[in-house]
Amino acid sequence: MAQAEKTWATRKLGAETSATRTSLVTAAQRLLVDEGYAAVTSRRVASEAGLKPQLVHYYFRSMDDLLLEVLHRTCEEGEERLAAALESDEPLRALWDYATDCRPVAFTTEFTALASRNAKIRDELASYAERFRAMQAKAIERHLAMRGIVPQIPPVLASVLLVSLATTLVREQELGMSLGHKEAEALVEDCFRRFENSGDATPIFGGSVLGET
Amino acid sequence: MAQAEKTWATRKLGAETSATRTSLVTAAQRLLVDEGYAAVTSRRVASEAGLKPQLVHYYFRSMDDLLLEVLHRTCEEGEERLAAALESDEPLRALWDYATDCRPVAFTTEFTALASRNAKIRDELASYAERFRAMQAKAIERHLAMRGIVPQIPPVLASVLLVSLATTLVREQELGMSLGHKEAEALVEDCFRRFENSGDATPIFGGSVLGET
DNA sequence: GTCTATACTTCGATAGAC
DNA sequence: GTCTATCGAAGTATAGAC
Repeated sequence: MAQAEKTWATRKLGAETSATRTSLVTAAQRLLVDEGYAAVTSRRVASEAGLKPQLVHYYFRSMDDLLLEVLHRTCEEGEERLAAALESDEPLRALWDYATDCRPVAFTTEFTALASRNAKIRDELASYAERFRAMQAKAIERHLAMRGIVPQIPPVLASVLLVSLATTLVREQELGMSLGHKEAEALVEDCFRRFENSGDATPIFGGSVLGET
Repeated sequence: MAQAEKTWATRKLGAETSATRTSLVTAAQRLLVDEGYAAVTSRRVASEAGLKPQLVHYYFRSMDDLLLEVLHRTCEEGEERLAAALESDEPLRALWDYATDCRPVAFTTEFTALASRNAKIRDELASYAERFRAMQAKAIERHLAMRGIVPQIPPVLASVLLVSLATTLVREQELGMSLGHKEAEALVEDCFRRFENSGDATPIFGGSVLGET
């Protein structure tokens, strides 16, 4: 058993720079988002990449390690896209477009489910998510400061509200739901217009959507 | 093959009223929420219930059918709880308490992931979710009408916003995240106070949290 | 450094005994 | 109506050939 543990710890793996390794991560990434984490098995990943199943274990110590690599790569890619979006002249609108992209939402859904039974994935996912939120809050804050506008709500709160609503709407759309969606979209649009004018993100839950009292 | 299909269609199953069957559903329900859908295998479910694995297939044509039964039972239980909550004198607050219960959120996470690869689960989940939303909207509307208050936003929108925020906060807490949470909770609390007084759910995204301009 | 042959575990599902 | 014996497929992972 001590022997087995040593084997596990020291077992040699393929080079991280290998093109084969990269193609395995790509295959796993595609399977995860299109068919869910249960589809990410060594056989299916290899088949997807046109390789033998055993190669997965040559490049990754376990399937969890492969999943962790998929998470890492996907988040790095996402961070670049987010940073670019946040440089927009309309950061709230850009953030909304970013957050309503359905593929990243599918990733988050799968990894959230995985996180409940895997501490490493949970910590990595939480770490990236908090970094993303901080980036978003900072961008909103800077946008307002540059225009001399006093925020009506804390920028970090605008980030929470916008992203939670965007994510929910995307997930529900994928399920085929629609109740309340057009009202939500009208609210968001109204919010964006006000925000661009005055930095007031209020109307996301605001009173002006339905009509007056 | 036609033979196999006939076998599939006509194969006899255990009685729906069987106590054994019920205990299998209970075991699957527990495994799903505590360990994720990948843990819901015939062997593990049976082991959890103290039964033989083959019994799962005697009572359910497939594992998907078992999952569908878990979904159905869980939603029926949830509907009762929701209906009770919505009879509260403070329906928004009661809805928040209902929606921040972490076990149902874990269920939804698992079933949302499952839904992307199983049409029956997707349709059943969407159907229940839309019914729940309609119930919520109706309760809010009725609450306001009885007090002669004109809603500031469509009741269905209040339901969307509240539940999406609640669900997001619970999921993030499970991950160990906290950025922006206390701001969100303060906002919600502020919203509840206003709503009880005037039916104005505005401040969920409102301007009064951080301070004035 | 790269890949294959192979071990052994667990899965879903059915056929048939009681 | 209830449960068991059993099968073939698919899963992870390692040891060793090139």
